[in-house]
Amino acid sequence: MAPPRRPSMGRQKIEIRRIESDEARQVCFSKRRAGLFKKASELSILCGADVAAVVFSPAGKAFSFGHPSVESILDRFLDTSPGAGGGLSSAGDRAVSELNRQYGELRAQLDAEKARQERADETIRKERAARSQAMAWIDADLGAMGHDDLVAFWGALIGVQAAVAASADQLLRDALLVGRRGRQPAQLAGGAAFDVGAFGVGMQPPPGFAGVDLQVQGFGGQATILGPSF
Amino acid sequence: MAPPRRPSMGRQKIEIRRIESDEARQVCFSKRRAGLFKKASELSILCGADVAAVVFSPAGKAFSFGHPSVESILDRFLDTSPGAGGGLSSAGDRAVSELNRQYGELRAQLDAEKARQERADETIRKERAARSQAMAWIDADLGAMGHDDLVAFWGALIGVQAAVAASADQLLRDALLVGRRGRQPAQLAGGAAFDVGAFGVGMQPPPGFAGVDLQVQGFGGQATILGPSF
DNA sequence: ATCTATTAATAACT
DNA sequence: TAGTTATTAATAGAT
Repeated sequence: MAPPRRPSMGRQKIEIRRIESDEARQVCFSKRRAGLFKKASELSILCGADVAAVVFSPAGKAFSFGHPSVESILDRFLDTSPGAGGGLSSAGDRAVSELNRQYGELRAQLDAEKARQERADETIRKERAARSQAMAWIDADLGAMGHDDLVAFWGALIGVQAAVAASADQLLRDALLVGRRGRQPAQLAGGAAFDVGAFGVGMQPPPGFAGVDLQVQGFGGQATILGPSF
Repeated sequence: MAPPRRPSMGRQKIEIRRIESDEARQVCFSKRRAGLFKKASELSILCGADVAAVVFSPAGKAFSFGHPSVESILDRFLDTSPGAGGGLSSAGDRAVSELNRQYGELRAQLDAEKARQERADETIRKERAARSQAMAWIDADLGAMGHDDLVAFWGALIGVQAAVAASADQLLRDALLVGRRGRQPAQLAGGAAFDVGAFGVGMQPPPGFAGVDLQVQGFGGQATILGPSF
């Protein structure tokens, strides 16, 4: 067996020294600049601090972050009140400050959205995990199962199946094109939107059925029933 | 043996919002200020960028980092000589432009998040609806069903499961965005259409039928079985 | 301030 | 440029 190659080496440890490759340096600059601004933003929000960060790319392009505004922080730090340029500086401050405010607001929204998304994903993950567990039950020794057990098992499978019914919808559209000749194994609750008989029809060779068949010592006949009829 | 209590809960996830506790906020400020300056330093070294960061504690105390020096960066950014308007305006323009760019970027991210959220919600909604449907089926007269019918039906369900495995694969993609590592379910097209092993990874051992048996008596019990486990 | 379990950031690759 | 994954780095909570 060939060693299953990792899809990625993942992050590697790097020394903090100038990156020689122009391209790699540019990529790193973009990523870390964003990371720095994010950190600055978090610091200002978490701790109510006023923070400004100014970055010049090697090419000389300026980037900045500031809360409440870059200029206000810098002016405050430099403790410089330019007697001459007050008006202009003030106007720019207001504009930048407003932009920064909107920026912070948006970022907060995004964080909230991501949190919600994570909850939703978790819900889905749990439900799917449960489904997986139910699927694992298939490994149970069916041959040893009594009638009641089969009934119970069957009920569980219905639940499992139903849980994924939604996603099956699309696939089933295709499967159903094949037409129907399968038997109706049982009468379901009246007008069940989910006609198992229909599902069975046109299915490809019952997947995993061979294995199942082997397990069902006493039910070899089932293979015959299920195989050809599908 | 007493349960070996963890020496620490380790890092916990926190929301990015103002820390209420004065003490905790102060501690966080110190740690993150150091972290911010470290990041700024790394950025300047790795990428040869000129970086300055200025932070005012809530108490008004100033901290700063700069490479090659705070003042040089700030002066360059402000590019302001009291009295000359051109440079200032230009610097401000760049800053505003950059802010606008970041703002747009963030908004795009937010939109993407919302779209994904909607898909997730829809997925959950459908799966839950399907489960309700399953609950209804449980009312079917299973007890009256013959053994052969049960087995046949069961086989049909397995087939359905296999059929939806493929779509599960598709749907799992989203969920896996959050998931650390997980195998993807086998493709239906392949040989083993239904890789129970894959689905069952990490699952607990087959639940056995003890519990099921108890539940099956009236058969309304399926709800109990499926409900909590989901 | 120190110590870990965790989360967050990100280097390498696609 | 944008997305993925495997790791390293940062840090929340407890001492």
